[in-house]
Amino acid sequence: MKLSHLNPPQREAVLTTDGPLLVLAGAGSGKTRVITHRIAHLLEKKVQARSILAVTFTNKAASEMKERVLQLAGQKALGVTLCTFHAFGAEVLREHLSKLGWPKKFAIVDTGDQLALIRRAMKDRKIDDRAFDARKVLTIISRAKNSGVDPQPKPEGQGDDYDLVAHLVFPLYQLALKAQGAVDFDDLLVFPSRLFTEFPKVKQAYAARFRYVMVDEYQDTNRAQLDLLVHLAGEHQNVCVVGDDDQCIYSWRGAEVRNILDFERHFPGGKEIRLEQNYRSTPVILDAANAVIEKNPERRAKRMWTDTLGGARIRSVCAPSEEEEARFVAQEIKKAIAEGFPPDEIAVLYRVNGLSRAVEENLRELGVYYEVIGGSEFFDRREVKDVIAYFRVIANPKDEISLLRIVNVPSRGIGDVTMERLTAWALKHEVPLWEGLTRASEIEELPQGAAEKVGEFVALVERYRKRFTKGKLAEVTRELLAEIDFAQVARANAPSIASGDRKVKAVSQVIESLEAYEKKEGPKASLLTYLNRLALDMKSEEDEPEHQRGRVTLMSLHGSKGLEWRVVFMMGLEEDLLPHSGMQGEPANPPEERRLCYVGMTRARERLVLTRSATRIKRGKELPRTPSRFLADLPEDLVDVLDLGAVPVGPPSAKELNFFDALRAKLKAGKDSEPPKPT
DNA sequence: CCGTGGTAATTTTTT
DNA sequence: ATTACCACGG
Repeated sequence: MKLSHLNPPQREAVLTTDGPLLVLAGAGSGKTRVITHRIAHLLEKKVQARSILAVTFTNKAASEMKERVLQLAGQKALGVTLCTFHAFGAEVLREHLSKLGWPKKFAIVDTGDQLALIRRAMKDRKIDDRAFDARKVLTIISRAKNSGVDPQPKPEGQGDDYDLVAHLVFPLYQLALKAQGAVDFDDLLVFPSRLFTEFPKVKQAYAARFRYVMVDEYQDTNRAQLDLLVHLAGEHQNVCVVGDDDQCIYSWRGAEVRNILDFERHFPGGKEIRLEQNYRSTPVILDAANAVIEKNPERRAKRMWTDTLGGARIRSVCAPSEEEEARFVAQEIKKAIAEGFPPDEIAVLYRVNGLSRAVEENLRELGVYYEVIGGSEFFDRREVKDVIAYFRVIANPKDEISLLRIVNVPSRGIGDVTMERLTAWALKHEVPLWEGLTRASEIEELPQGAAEKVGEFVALVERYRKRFTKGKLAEVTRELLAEIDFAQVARANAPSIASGDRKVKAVSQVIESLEAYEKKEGPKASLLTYLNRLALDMKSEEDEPEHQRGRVTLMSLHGSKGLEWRVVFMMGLEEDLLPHSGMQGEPANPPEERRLCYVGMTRARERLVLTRSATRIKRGKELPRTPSRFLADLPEDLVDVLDLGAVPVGPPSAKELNFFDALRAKLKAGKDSEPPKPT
């Protein structure tokens, strides 16, 4: 590895291997490069690969970094542990969770399960689940867990009662998780810390193994992550964190910029290195991004600079409709590829994952290969969830949420009444619900017919549980689905042929993903590890397609942090979208939205295109949109503005007028007249 | 206990 | 616009 293509501060960061090190690195200053070179340098110094730990925030960033380290240091880099905080936590728990009273094999619940557990706990506490949004309750619980305290009610009738609800629900929620041998995402961070506190020997083993610890995107760590880091690096203090307070975009998840500002307090006697020279973007892009971020009140004074010159002007494009915005982006991508930009050097970024859809359609039409990162609409499909729930029940009978989900899917005559009775019985005897099912015939409250049907279901699950232990996961799944007639039932329930086809296809994609996992994992493949992996990285495993390289990337602004492309499109630069208006109740966070915009802009090396639409369809209604305030902050001389054509916004159309007239007439005439049919 | 038809609610970002 | 959930009849 050569150090010559690093600038002096970068080199210093790479060579400072021992003791605490804080690298304050602005966008494009070679942050990732410092980490990757540092790893390579350590390996060259004959540090064992297995002693090195590097953590990132997203799976995408982790895999990107893995690739770069591999290029730099070769095969021996394979031994380096390079993963997300959560994946690291899961690894620790896989070894030691039983010490905290959990079963050895545990499941990781997803957000849907979390909400189901919250709702059930609310019911147990006699809290109306319509008066309180389970999502909000979960947010409060999650925030509390991540900051290391139990949810507490507000002192004196301050604010709403959500804190009280969370306080009441939390113990039940945590108990329910334990009862089904599961942990949630937050536990993946919190439990290792607790483990390290309660079992110093375990901690020492990890601290001794991981002599060199590196953290990327340190500005986005929350309390739980900081605790974990302090535990890991407390002994040897060889901890290197890299971050930029201007790129803190996860405060909704409890990220504390303070962590980066207080680094010296947590790891005394360390060194601080600042990287302010930007090597990534043209001065045009950099100046524009700086103009946006400078409007933020609370930030450490810092200005990224570059010694390169020129660069194409930024384009700010307004389309009349979201459809045309997407078409424009797709066409421009095609043009850029024709100009010679490789597809994998082009990205489309947006604030909400929903914006990818229209672009996807247009790219497909134009025959451009693309890859959508994040936004797991696929796993939200009902059929997919059902199949996964089958896996969960088979892998872990104590998973009651999944059990309740599939016990009657497809309909097999086990209805709510039966399940109510079984649940009551299990509760009375203090056994898991599954045990109630296995002993259905002994339960007097259950009619014989119901007990028989339950017995058949139990037999089905147990038969397949045995079969799934013998490998051939995908094959056994196919047989299971055939046995329960999954495809046929899905088709029968579908409103149209096409929709039925989609359902069946989605299910076969699950099997393909399982098959790919099996192939990759070899003989140690198991349903539970497949499920836990799925939970940590909600993208389906794919067989690497031939054109794996050379695909345009579509992802959210959050996902793009730490990555870069020669050409970047940012979509939806509109008020309420970027900056996003917070969910009702939760206030929006304008400074963070601004940072998000800054992060997106600074992903671009050569070309940046900002698009918006004058209208957008929301809840079936077309609404006019106002341009994002961030567009107004761009220096005029750096931007070319393009309007793709105004849309007539004005008085309602004749058609609409007719409709309302008819409606009025109808109301006057009474109920007997025909309702008008607008088209 | 199952299917149907009507009504209500739906929209952040990641692990 | 689409989907989830409820009340009701078979």
